[in-house]
Amino acid sequence: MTTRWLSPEEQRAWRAYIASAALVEDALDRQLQQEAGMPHLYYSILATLSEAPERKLRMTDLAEGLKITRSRLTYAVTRLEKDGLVGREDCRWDKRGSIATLTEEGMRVLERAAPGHVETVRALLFDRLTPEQVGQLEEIFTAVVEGFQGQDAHATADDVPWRRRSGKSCS
Amino acid sequence: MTTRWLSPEEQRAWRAYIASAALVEDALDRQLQQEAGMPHLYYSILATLSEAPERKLRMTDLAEGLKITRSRLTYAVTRLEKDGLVGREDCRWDKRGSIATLTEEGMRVLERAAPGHVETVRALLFDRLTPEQVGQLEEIFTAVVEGFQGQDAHATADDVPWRRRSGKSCS
DNA sequence: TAAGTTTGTTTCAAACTTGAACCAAGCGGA
DNA sequence: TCCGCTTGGTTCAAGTTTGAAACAAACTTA
Repeated sequence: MTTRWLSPEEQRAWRAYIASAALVEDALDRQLQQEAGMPHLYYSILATLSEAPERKLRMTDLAEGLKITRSRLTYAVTRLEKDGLVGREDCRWDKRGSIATLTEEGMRVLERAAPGHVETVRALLFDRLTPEQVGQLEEIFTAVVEGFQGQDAHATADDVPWRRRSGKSCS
Repeated sequence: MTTRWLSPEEQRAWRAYIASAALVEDALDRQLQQEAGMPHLYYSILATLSEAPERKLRMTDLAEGLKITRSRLTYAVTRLEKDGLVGREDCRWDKRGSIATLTEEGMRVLERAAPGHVETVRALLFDRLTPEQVGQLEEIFTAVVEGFQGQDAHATADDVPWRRRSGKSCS
């Protein structure tokens, strides 16, 4: 079948999106590297743990929540463990399992970094959008994420209780 | 001043966006690695060159267009050069300058990879959006990109003629 | 219950990215 | 013209990511 090339509108949207994605991730990485000595992903690991029950999460759940590979997570957690920000425990029910936990120190680092991070997110994104656009953003990317849930039988958002909380949060 | 935390709506939008960004980039990288033996960025380098006048571009312009650092570009171009997909020329007007050019082979590789890439972009994104949402996407991220143009005095979209073309294109 | 399969995690080497340092080459003014 | 500053590009080491392979524990089923 002949290729369905992108229409001019689609192309403009795609390019704006790709450019933004690069710029935003870069800016976030730089800001967090400055203020917390870690890239965005590592901060997200801390933030995700901080919202989990008992601030603990199994490696696989953490990786799925963050949409990253297990091997990438292993590396990151190893580094964070060296820094004393997370710890590892064995899972009692499943001896294969490994559980990452946020340490007190990790929590402190997270809380110290959070305001600057949120400020940056606002400056880069939300300050430039109308309230309607915030809604549109959510709808668009929720649809995109859902698209992946058919493909591989990963957990759906509803299976992941710690991603449903509301109120103040570090990201 | 006290931190302006994200509202629940903003948080949902932000998380959906971050999750999507990770999923989409990953899927794109995997698809292109499979079909063209290179990650998405490298493909984008070829695509950008293919649209430039004479399929040539100065390193700095290329880096700015793709929103990446010069050093990252240097590394990527070196690899692509080894593969015979791009070449380097000296700039005649400015002896410091280096110009990347797309080789015939590079053009062939690009053309061979483009249909699959576009198909993937559709499958991941556009097939899941309404036409209105495509417009919203463009507006949102155009605003975000513009946000960066104040900060550092980079080229604006209008200064970059090869990003204004329309019609069929490889990304 | 042994064999074979799946699942959870780590490991390893190769590839890629980062940021600072470096080297020219242009540029502006005393 | 000489000096100091900026710009274009590369280099280097340290850090990160990737994907495949390795392991071990759980599950399945004959």
